[in-house]
Amino acid sequence: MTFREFRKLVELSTEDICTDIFRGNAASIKIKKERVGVRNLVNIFNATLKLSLEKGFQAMSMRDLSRETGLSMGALYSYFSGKEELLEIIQNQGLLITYRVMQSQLENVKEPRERLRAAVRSHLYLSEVMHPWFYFAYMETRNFSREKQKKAIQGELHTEKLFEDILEQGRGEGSYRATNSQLTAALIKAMLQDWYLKRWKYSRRGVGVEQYADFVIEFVEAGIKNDVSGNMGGDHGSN
Amino acid sequence: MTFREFRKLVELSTEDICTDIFRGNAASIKIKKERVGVRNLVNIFNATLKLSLEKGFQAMSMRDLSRETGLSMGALYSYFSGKEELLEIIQNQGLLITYRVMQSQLENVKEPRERLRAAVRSHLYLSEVMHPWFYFAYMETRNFSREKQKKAIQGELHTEKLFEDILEQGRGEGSYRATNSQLTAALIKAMLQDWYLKRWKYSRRGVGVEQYADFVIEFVEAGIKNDVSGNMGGDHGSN
DNA sequence: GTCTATAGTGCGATAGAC
DNA sequence: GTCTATCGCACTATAGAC
Repeated sequence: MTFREFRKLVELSTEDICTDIFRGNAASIKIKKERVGVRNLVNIFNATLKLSLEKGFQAMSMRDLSRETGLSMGALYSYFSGKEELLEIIQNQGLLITYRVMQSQLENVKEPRERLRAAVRSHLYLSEVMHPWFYFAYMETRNFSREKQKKAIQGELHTEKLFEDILEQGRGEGSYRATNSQLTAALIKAMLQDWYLKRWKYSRRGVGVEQYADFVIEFVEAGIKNDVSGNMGGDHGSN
Repeated sequence: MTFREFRKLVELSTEDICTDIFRGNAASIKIKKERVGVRNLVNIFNATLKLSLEKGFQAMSMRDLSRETGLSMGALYSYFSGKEELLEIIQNQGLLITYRVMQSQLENVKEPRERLRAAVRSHLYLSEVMHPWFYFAYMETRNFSREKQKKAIQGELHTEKLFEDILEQGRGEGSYRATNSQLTAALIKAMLQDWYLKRWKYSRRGVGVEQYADFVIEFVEAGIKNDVSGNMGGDHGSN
């Protein structure tokens, strides 16, 4: 799948996401009209992610946010009860979308090697579409409360387990050689994370997300493929 | 080389580091007696790194630091001119030590495959010995001033270039297959960074730094080794 | 629904006593 | 060399006008 196809398929504009958030948090949001509410939420989240990307969520003051959105302090406080809640909404939404997208992208891909490729590609594409959310989730976790940290860690381990299971399955079928699947999954995850943590580097070098995905897949497969036992009729290494 | 040997060889106790810092910053430090100065610097840097690890440098207040060190606000300000300078000292010392150690560990290892193994191992061991410094440098870069960010980026690219050169050399000698060395170097760096960014994960799983190093080396070598052209008498894959 | 004004808190930094 | 006391500022959050 190309990045363009993915982008079109998942439909994750900030507006879509904020409509979700508006409906999901109707209890705590004081504004009732969806039109107005969603418009301002888009504004607020864009500004929050932009400022957090630049200087960190901690360092971003409500005054900064007020200036960036064009909304007054008072107006902001009618959309969330304080910085803490704003943080929570962003984390929850990011985790939710990641679960949803990864599951929908993988539910019809069972063959281990294809599944590994699809998982790598989907995760990279998703982190590209939602770059600010992913970067935010990674860099701000340390500032979360104990319980929110736990949630973030569970999210991380969930994704890692997904890769570990694929590797185990592939080993069972003889596609991959015997190795430590958990450690391999951790290394794969590190490579996926590097894409959204160091985007400045890849951007500067003119490396796009598809090229990066192709390269990671090739590198990982070369590292774990089983070239001792025979490969019965497989189109090894093609894509 | 084992981690124990490395640790003994490099001699990087906080006291050694702080003696370096005390002498290097004699101009701005108001305290003149080395005994007192170094003792308090050890205290200050341990506390700063501890608090930064827990909640981030930004979020750490001078009052937190005063409480943790047992020194008064006034006393702290006679060791550095403000938070900004404290930040700068930590960054500079980290970069300096990394350059020194990597160079001394690699200067006598010329054969590409051995050199790659030594580079991976040294970097992981160093990040283990100086974990708080590495974690700090990574997580706080975004809060640096423009010029300090530039310095941090140069440090990152310098290390990456070191790996890229080894890979190119190994390819020239026919040990490694033709591939994109710059991208491969970036992936290796991502794996090295994961060790100090996610230590909680590896620690929880009982994975030590030597095991991680062995695994990364094995994984990388499997991913790039040349198994098409012949390997003239090499003891391929041994260590 | 959005604004302005302000209360109350905690910050970085310094002056001057000891 | 270290302490206590304090200044001026920026912050989060809220109250009440429009």
